[in-house]
Amino acid sequence: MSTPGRGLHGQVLDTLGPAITAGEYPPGSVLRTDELAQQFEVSRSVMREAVRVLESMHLVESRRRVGVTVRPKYEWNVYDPQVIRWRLAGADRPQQLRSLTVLRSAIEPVAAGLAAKHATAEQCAELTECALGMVAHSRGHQLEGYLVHDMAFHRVILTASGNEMFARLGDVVAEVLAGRTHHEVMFEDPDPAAVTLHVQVAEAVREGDAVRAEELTREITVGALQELDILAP
Amino acid sequence: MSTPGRGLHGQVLDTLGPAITAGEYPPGSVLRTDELAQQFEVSRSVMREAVRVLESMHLVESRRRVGVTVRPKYEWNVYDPQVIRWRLAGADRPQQLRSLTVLRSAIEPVAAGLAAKHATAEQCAELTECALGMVAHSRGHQLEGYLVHDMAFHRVILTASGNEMFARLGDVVAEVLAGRTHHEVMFEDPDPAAVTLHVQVAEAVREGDAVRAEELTREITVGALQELDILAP
DNA sequence: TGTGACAAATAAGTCTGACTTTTTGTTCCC
DNA sequence: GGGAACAAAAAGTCAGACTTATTTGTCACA
Repeated sequence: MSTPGRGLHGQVLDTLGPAITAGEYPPGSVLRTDELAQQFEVSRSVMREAVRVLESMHLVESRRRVGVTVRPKYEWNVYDPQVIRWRLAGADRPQQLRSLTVLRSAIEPVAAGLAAKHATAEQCAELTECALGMVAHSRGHQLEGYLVHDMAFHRVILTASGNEMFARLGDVVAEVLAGRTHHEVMFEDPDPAAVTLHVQVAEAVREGDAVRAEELTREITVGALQELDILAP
Repeated sequence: MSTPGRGLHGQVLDTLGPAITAGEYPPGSVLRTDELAQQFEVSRSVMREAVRVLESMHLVESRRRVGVTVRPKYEWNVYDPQVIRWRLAGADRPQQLRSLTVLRSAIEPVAAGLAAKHATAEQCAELTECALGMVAHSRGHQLEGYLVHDMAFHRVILTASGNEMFARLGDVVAEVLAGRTHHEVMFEDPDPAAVTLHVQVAEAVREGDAVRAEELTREITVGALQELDILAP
């Protein structure tokens, strides 16, 4: 997905971005544009463009007479989808997956409540279709098919909420769901209770029952938290 | 705040960014790098760097033989602090303020609950100090002083949650609070009930009462929603 | 000895011009 | 009418020279 190698500067970023987000250059490290250009065997103009992009993500700061210094993690634009992808691909993956799951647990129930009020007839139909697809692929190790419908389901919820900020988290949630299926090796079929909950959420949204949609979605996200052992006893 | 005019390309962005996010160039519009460079009276290299930044925000897409085309709003990186600032400064301000307030209402209660579990003694002290500052400035038209402590309060909550994604919303929430005080002309002193709620949240966090902290914060955010008439009867 | 001004070094920033590459649209021929 | 060759357009790349801000170090003076 996304856009692989859109120009030389993009190829540089594909290497430099993951390296920085993985912590290979500790905060405060100083890079020189000229040296980087030599290392990557590109012209300075290309390297400058790459640095500009990293700068706009608040991964680095460029100052005259000093160089390009790496910023501490807490200043990064951690909502940038590109940064999220880089971190999910590197050593940060577990922590990233946990913080994103917590984020999900805060957002999705509210989004579902709003979706119950604002979803169009078409969106309701889509939702039902996704839920049925999940049911159909819930047994017999059809994990990939299940995942596709699961991602689509949550994307529709977020979009149907009518809130642009929620809607833009669709990719992030999809990434988290995919990560769970692919990385946390899943041999078993999905939890039947979770499948049922999705069907019920679709129902609640269709009926415009915001409170129930929110509550049911909260149960789904609590399940996601439990899977990662994020929970206070 | 932020970094005003960090180089020529930054000055270009200060004009071009707001123009695009304000919708002055409708989605699908095609810009030519050379023309832009002439308009802004900068070299092509500088304009190219500016375009790269806009591209990394998914505001535009650059393609050979075509030019730089403006993307539809739903593809923008709306969590980029820079994009948020641009939109808050333009015609989009009301809608942006509304969607951000809804986002707040989803995030902050959960963050407060986590803060009750994870806040350090120092953070608890900061929180109490902020709450007391709010009380002290709650009467007699000391709106600026009140705002400072209000912003600090919510920033501490988000940071103390221990979740990096929540923490990074501190700037956004501060922006929303400032927007409410400055733009939605406030002549009156803040609602005493809201002030009390902040004090109680500080208490709950100090006592480690996650459920109460979450519930009280929810009341605060519901109040924020009501102010903007975001509510279903 | 400390301090302030001045000078040198350094790395980013800027500009220009030439060249390459990709994509698109047109035209011409079968 | 369809497909292949061709031409044009705009971004992409590179190299080199020059500018400017910032830091650091030095030296003289109080």
